[in-house]
Amino acid sequence: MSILKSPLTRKLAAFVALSETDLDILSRFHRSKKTFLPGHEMITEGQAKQTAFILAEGWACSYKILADGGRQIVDVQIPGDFLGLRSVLFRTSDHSVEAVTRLEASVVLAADILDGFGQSPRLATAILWAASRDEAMVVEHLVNLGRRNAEERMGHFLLEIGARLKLVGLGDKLGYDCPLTQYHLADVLGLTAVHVNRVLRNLREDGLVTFQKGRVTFDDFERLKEFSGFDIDYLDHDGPLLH
Amino acid sequence: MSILKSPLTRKLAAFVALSETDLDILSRFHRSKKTFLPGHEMITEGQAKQTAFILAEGWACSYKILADGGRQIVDVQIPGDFLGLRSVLFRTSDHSVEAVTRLEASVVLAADILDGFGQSPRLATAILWAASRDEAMVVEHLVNLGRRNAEERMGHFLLEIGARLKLVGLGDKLGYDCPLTQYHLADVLGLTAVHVNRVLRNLREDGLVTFQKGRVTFDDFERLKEFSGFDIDYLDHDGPLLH
DNA sequence: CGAACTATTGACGTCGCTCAACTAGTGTGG
DNA sequence: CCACACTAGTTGAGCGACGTCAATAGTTCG
Repeated sequence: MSILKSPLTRKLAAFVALSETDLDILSRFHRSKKTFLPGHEMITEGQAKQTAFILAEGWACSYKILADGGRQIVDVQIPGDFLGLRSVLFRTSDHSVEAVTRLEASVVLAADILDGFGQSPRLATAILWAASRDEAMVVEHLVNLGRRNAEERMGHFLLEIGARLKLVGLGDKLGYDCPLTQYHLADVLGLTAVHVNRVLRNLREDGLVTFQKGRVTFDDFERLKEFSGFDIDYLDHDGPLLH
Repeated sequence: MSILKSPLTRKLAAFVALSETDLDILSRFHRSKKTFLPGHEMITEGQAKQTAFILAEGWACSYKILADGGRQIVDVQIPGDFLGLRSVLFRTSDHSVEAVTRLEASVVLAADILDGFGQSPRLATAILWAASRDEAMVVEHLVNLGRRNAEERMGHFLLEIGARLKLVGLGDKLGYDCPLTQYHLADVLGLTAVHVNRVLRNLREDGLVTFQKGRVTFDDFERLKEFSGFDIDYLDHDGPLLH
């Protein structure tokens, strides 16, 4: 895949105009590519000396495990997303990351990123923007869990993933392919898998959205947005520090 | 108050050894002091050109308002905490901030922070550490909402605030003064105020913790920690980038 | 073809919400 | 100085959203 068409480039380019030089520096981030199998734990909570990755293909998720064995997924990562960016920059990883599907990811060295920052402020801007967007998403998930009911949460989550996929050229307003199981959805939304199943049925029967056989189809995009209180602003605010 | 004893200095000094020069730069952050009254909205969601503050005295909270009028508090700020740090660095504020008590805060200019970064990497380290800790707390709140019941959430939250207050020299293992109302607690924990009341009664009657008349008292600190699944690690990991 | 995973559905229990009433403290103005 | 309003806290009765337990299929993969 050409660097021009890589998911990360697409995503960053959507918000900051990148020069040839920027693209060049960006391409140097991709030291080596690694493949992981579904279920593999790529980053472990509390462990130092972590690697960071850029997800090229496939899905992953970040989560924390509780004492009672329960799991809360903090965020889901799709192609173009960083994995463990903060854990490398800040030398601390406060959660684990696991491959959802078979996936390909580029290994990224902290030094390369920091060097890149020095060489291109514009690129640094773009990457900080990505990091800040990730944080805004976590905040939005928090609101989701605290103040929305199961149906609204599900609708909101499916819309968010849809919007993010569209940014990197996967999926559109009609829908997208989604490898998450109902167990994943349960751990994202703070529900049980059984209830997730019922929620999906309700949304389908209400003509809002259908999630079946690994495919999410928006039956009524506008009404679903309205129903879920989904406001795309937190995903596509302007780039940071751009004067 | 001398810079040596300011809450922010205490907090940062607990994790990174700061030199005389660092303290000097730090003191220059405090351009002017402002006073806010309880309930005043200091930072507004979605608004550009925001100021950042360092909280010197009093409490604040960051929150998002939903379409139906509901509110979710994302985090509570105590003396020594930054307010709107991200919104200045990234030029975007994804939530609002409100004064809980009458409070005093120093105005901070983005330029001063960035200059400080250039002058002292050690100080930059300390501040990035603080920002990363804030993010770890938001993740922990997310887990709290998604996977713990009302009693556990309350216990966890009261313990977290206790640990943070101890860092800046307010409160100890026995307890602390807390100006939050049961309505605040409800908006933090994703509950209703009525249920918060019952939860506090349960915790009190179980001999775990008492919250009455603006005072939190740990009746059985160890058992409360065990009960709430509270793990202090996410609050006091090592400083970032310190080689 | 069996094992393991995922999806589906029903019966029933419970945690936390809603509605409502009441108390106590605090401040404000006639 | 009292009347009134307003806020914070407390408690009960009833209900609904979501969880638990259990049974059944369909799918995938070795």
